[in-house]
Amino acid sequence: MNYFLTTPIYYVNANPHLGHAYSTIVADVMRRFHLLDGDECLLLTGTDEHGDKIVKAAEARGMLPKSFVDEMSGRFRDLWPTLDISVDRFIRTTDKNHKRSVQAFLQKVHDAGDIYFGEFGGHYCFGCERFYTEKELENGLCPQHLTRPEYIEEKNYFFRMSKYLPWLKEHMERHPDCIRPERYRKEAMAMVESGDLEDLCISRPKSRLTWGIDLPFDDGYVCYVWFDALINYISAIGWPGGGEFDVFWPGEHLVAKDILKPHAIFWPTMLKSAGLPVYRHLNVHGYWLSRDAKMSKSLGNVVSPLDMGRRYGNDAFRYFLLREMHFGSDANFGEDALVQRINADLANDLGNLFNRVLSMAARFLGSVVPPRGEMLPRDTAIADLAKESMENWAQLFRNVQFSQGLESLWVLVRALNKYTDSEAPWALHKAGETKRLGTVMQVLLTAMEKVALLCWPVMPKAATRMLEQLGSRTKPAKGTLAKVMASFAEYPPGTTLAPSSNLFPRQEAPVADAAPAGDASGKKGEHAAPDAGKKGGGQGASPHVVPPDSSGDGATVPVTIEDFKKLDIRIGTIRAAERHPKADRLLRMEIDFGEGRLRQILSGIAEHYDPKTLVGRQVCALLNLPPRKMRDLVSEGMVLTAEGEGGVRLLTVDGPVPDGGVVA
RNA sequence: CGCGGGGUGGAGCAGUUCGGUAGCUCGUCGGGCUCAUAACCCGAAGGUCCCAGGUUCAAAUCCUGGCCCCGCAACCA
Repeated sequence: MNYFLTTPIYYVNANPHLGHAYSTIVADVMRRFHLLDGDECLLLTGTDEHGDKIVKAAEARGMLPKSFVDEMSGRFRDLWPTLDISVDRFIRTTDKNHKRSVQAFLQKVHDAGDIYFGEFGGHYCFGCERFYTEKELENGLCPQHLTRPEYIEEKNYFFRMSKYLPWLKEHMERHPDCIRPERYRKEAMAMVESGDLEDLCISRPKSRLTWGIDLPFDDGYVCYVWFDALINYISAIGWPGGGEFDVFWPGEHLVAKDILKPHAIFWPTMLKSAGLPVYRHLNVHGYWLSRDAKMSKSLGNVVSPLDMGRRYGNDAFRYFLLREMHFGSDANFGEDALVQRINADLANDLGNLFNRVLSMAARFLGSVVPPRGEMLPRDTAIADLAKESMENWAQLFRNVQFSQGLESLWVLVRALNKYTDSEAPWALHKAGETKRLGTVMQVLLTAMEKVALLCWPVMPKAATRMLEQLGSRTKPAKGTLAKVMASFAEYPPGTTLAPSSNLFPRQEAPVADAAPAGDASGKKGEHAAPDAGKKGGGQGASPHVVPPDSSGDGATVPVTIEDFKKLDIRIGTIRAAERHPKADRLLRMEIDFGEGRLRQILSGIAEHYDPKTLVGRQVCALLNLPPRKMRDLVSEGMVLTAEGEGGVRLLTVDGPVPDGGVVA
C-alpha cells in the first residue's frame, strides 16, 4: 500500500518549539512504522509563509517578507534532521508549484459554482482590522473602540461550505475512524450539528494585503488563509497533474487539536467541492503542558525542551514523547519525568537486558552464537509471548496508540529479564550444561532481535545499534515487520555478538529546582486574524503559533523622542478595583489622575492581583488611547505592566507623586 | 445554561465502548539472585474508584443530580 502522511505546515513568524517538534517526531515514527509494515511511504512537512502577520514580523526586523520567510523556513527545515526525522517532501507556501495548485484548486471550486462574491462589508474599523455589520455597531460606533468605522466598499469571495455540511455529516458517520482518537470525531460532529458554521471568507483585497496568492478569477484579490494553507497537502505531491498525487492520495494528516476545525470541517468540504477524495485519517494530538507554565514563562534561564533532546539524546527524547503522552490527550513535560522514563524503561529494562545477555555471551560463549537445542514449554512460552506482543504493538501503532504500543513491547522486554532470571544461564554455565545454555541464549537473542526492530520507529539510532550488537542481518526496511513476526526461528549459529552494550546509561535525577521549560506547552495558538465578520480562523495551518514575541530575536523599530512624547503616560491612584463580572482575566479599576473625575480602566491582571490590595496604590497608565470596550465595559486607558517571575507586575513609582504626574 | 476533557492506593496513569474478583509504571518495606548499568527477579503494605441517589443478583463502568479541577472559545487592546 501507499502511505502518505503530513504534518501541519508551520507558521514561520516564530521559532520552532516543542509542539512543532512533537508533531514532526510523531509523523516520523508513523512513517517508519508504516515502512516496516510494508508500505511505500511519503512524509510531508513544510512552512506556511503568507499573511499579514508575516509582513509585520518581517517589518519588525527590518526585512523584506521574502528574505524573512526564507530564513525562518530554513530554521524549520534544518531542525528535523537533527532530531533524526526523515522528511521526504518539504513544502513552502511561497513555492511556485504551490501557487499554481492553489489557483487551480480555486478555479475548480469556482467552476463548481461554490464561490460567490459576498456583498457585505462596509463598516471597517481599522483598530479591529475587521468589518462590522449594521447590527453589530452600537450607535454607529465600533463596539470595541467606540470610534466611527470607515465605510469601505470591500467585497470578498466566499466558499459555499454550508452546501457540503450534510454530506460531511454523512461522511463522518460512514467512516467512524476518519478522525481519531474518537473524542475529536465527536467534537467535529458537534460542530457540524451545531448549525453555527458559516461560509468561509477566502479572499483579501490587494489594497489591504498583497503578500498572498492571486485569485485566478480576480487579480484584485489574494487568497486568504485556508485555501492557501490547506492545499499544501496536495500541491506538494503534484496536484494537479498527476505524479505522486495519483499514487499517494488520499493520505492522512497529523495535527494538534487547535486546528481540528479547519481540518475536520473546512478541508473535507473543500476537497469535495473540487471533486477530490477525502483524506483517510485525521490524527489529532493534544498539548504538552508545563507543570507550572505561568511560573516559568519569560524566565531567561529555563531549559528548552529541545535542549532536553540534545542533553539526553534523541532516542530517549523521542521515546519519552511517544511513551508519556497518550496520543490525543494532553500530557506534562518535565525533566524529572523524562529522567525517570530513561532510567526505568530504557536503562533498567531494555539497556540492561542487552548488556547482561551480551556480557554472558562473551563470558560463556566467546560471543559466538551456539546452535539451538530442544525447546521446552517455557521457551516456547517466550516465543508465544513475543508473537502476541508484536501483534499488539503493530495493531496499536496502526491505531496511533503509541504509548500503549510501547507498553505492549515492554511486556516482552520485562518477560525476557524474568526469563533470564529463572533460567539462570550463569548456573547452566557453571554446571556445564552447554546445550541448555545454548538454547536459553538462543531464545533471548531471537526475541531481542525482534525487540530491536520494533524499537526502530521510535528510536532509530538505538535500534540500529542494538541490531549491530546482535550481529543481526535484519535491516529495518520496507516490509521487515512481516518477516520478523512470522516465526521464532533459530538465531543463526556462528553469529558474532558484541562483547558488551551500554545503550542507555542511567541519568542522574535533575537538580530539584531545574524547572521544566517555559514554552513547553505549544498551547498558545491563534493570533486570531480577524476576518471580515467571521470568527476564528487562525493564520495558517500551524499547530501552535506563538505571537511575534520578545523572547526571540526581538529587534525593534527605532523611534524618535518625538514618537515617545506622543504617549501620554501618567501616574494615578487606584480608588476602586473589582473583578470584571464576565471575564476571567480582567480587573475593573477606577483611577484618579487628578482630572477631577475617575477613569475606568480595565486590565488583564485578574490572575495576578487581588483587587482589594490594589486600592490606594499608584500606578502608571497610558491615557491617550482611544476608549475601548472590553467584555462590555469601556476602558479609558492602559495600565502598564511588566512580566515578572511570579507573573505580571504593575509599574509603579518609588515615592509619592501627585495624581496626574507625567511620566517622561 | 458557549464547546469539550477529567476526578481510580503516596505520585503519574490504564480500565468505563459491551456491568462480573480494581490493574500498570514509579515510590516505600521485606526477601532472592550475582549475568548485568546499585541494575534484575519474587513478595508485601497501601484504594470510600469525587459525592448523593437510582437501575441491577452484581456498578469504577449504565441513569439522574451535585461538587471540584483543566483545556478551547471569550477575554488579557
